[in-house]
Amino acid sequence: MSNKQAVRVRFAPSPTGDLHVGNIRTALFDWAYARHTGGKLIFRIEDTDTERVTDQYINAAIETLKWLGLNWDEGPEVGGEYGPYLQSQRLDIYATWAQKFLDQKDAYHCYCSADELEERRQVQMKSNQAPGYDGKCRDLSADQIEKFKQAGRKPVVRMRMPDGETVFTDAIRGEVKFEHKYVPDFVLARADGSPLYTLAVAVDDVLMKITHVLRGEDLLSSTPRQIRVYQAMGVKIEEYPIFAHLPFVMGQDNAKLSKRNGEVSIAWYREQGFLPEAICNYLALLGWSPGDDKENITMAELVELFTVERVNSSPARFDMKKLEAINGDKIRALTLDEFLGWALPFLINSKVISGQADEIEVVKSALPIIQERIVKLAEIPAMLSFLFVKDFKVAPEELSKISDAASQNVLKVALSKVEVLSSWDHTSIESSLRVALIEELGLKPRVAFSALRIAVTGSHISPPLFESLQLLGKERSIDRIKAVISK
RNA sequence: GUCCCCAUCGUCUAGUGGCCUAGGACGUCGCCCUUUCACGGCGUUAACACGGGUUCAAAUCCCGUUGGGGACGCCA
Repeated sequence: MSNKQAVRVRFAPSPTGDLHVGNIRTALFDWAYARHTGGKLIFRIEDTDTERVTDQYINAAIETLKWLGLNWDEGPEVGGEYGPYLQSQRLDIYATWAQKFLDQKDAYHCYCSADELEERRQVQMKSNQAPGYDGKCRDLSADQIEKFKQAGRKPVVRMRMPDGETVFTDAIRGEVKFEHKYVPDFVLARADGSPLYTLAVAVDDVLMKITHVLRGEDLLSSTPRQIRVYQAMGVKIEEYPIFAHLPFVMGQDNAKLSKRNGEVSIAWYREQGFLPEAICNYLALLGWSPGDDKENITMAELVELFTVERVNSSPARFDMKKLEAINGDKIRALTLDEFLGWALPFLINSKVISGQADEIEVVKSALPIIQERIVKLAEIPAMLSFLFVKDFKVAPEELSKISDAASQNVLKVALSKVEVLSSWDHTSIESSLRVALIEELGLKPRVAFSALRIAVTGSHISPPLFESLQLLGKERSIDRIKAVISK
């Protein structure tokens, strides 16, 4: 890209809800581009819609970004020389510019009421015209203005779109052209003086010296309006930021990603036990690719490889299965201590353990045998609970699988062998049991060990049997086997 | 409706005119490993939306069609 000055990219969400997958993909690309170029990431909160934005959502957004490891150089919590970074704290700035635009006649007061506008839109739609402001208040006479004022009307500030067209080069899509007859005059500020996105976004991008605007493609058609504000501000064309409109992330059925066709809230992914690096890795692959066949990449590799040139222009479908596959890979790559750190909160929150030191030791020794068996951290509690439950009981449907004579016999033989074992480690247990059940009784391993598995873990699906027995300890293992042997 | 954007296996993608009888990954299916479940290994499956050009040569460039998406707010 052409700017010689230091790159300044911004991520500017409007926190009207929890950050969703699409927001995060944008944030990730913003971050990766800033880091790749050695530039700055500016995090700005677009909270001009006071009806919908809440502090709770703002805090959640900050927290989510931090959790994902997408750090910013300027913005909430870290400050910066172009702040404040909450638009709600910059109201006077927008008011000043709105007034300037009015003075320059780039903008004008519009006295149309919301109801009137809606009515006219309906008429336009019915006659197959594009709905949009018709320019009624563009050139009001002093008399007309006076009448509106006397009627008690409060005007909004509306930007005048001159005749002509806006052409700009999108870094992902190439040259894009909008004829102004399709871009109606738009509102900059409400009657109470509060700014709208159209004003605030452009003013802030200029004032914060943003060089690159990477955002969702839904904002593509609002770009001419943004450029119109730059012009009114007197910004030179070579100083406009470079726009790059990222393709959508869609749900399974080709509709926008929503709760129905794949989860959207990042909070949900966190609760399920997706690792931040897995989420980022997967999201990076939606609309971008490293270029070679390597897909499992670290954040450092992403930073090294990410360029806007490699971003796709076509939308991507979100695929939970692939995210899970990547998450599984990332989990398997964790060191034991890292894995322990991620696993503990899940175990504690699900009340499998309370967090005592002795429990943690058991967890630590058990984690290696489940590490390659899970895809999400939330699966851990169910897999390890058999090591901690106080009143262990085999569920009836599993119990029924080992009530037959053959299973009972296996359990009795196994019990007798295991009771006399002097050393309780998984290799000793295994060799003793193999001799007794496989060699002497001639059973298939699958059959022989299945009954034991159910007896001691409560399920026919479990971590490896002999390691599980070792972790359980001799006493509890024997108790559990005894408990399922019918009298 | 109007404007804008988009179009390679089921999905994410590689591909920037010859290296493409289109490569990888996830998924699917099969086999191997195996005490269950996994992991791992091997193999399988399946795509350039359609029609015209341009060119010696097109998945790649151009035009059109079709299909999908977005925008058209005192939301962002």
